Amino acid sequence: MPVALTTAQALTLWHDVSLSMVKDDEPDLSIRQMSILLTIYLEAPPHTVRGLAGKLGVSKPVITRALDSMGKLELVTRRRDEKDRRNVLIQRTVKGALYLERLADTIGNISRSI
Amino acid sequence: MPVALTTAQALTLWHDVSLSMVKDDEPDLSIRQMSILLTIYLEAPPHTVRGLAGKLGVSKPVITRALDSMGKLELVTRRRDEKDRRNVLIQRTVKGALYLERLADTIGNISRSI
DNA sequence: CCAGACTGATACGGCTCCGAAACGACCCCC
DNA sequence: GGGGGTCGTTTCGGAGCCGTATCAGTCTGG
Repeated sequence: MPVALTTAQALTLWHDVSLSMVKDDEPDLSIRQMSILLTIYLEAPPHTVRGLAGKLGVSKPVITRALDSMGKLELVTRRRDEKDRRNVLIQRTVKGALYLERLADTIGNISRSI
Repeated sequence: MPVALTTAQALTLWHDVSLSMVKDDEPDLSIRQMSILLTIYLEAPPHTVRGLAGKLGVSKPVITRALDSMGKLELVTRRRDEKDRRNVLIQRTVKGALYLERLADTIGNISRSI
């Protein structure tokens, strides 16, 4: 189902959503953190550090550090892969799901008002 | 003209656009910087430091610093207000307009493919 | 003409993030 | 069972941003 945003609509949407993210008192996630979080919740598991690094085109430490900070916020969790203990599996959390649900609501509401 | 994104569409759109921003080799703007830039280009001038700080709900130094960094990238310019020399007027640049034009294209293309 | 209000900029200490390199833990297979 | 490769993590110096407090320049009203 195509959405077909015009140039002005696209920028207005991005502006209003960014503004609402800045103005609420949640800790701002960086664009990289947001990309990681959305990838974890939208794409099929399993998710590994290396896989995410490849998908985003960034280095592994970037992923490790982003998981550290988002783990402190309880947006994601890490667990060792028992099949191959070198791997770390990144998992979703209730808080993370709620966070993205609210984000989707924000985007949806703003898109309807444009 | 309502856009009416579903939850999954909203998150997919945000995911794909964020991902494309991470993957291109431009320096990532923070969410605050992006909000400032979009405000300058979407809302009617004049734009002052104090006005932007109020609009975003942040302190004045945040605006000054964001204008410093985006000024280095030539996305915005500053000029003294000759009517009231206490004020600084923030102005658009060609590079800034092109940057946002490409962003709008990205959002538009992705929205059409969802 | 000058005290006080108001502007944007700056100093400071602290926190986060970055990229590159090195690290320990682990698996596989000869 | 041991060497080579693959994990994710850590370390290091450097850079950017934060909030608070303070600054110098400018305006305005008595």
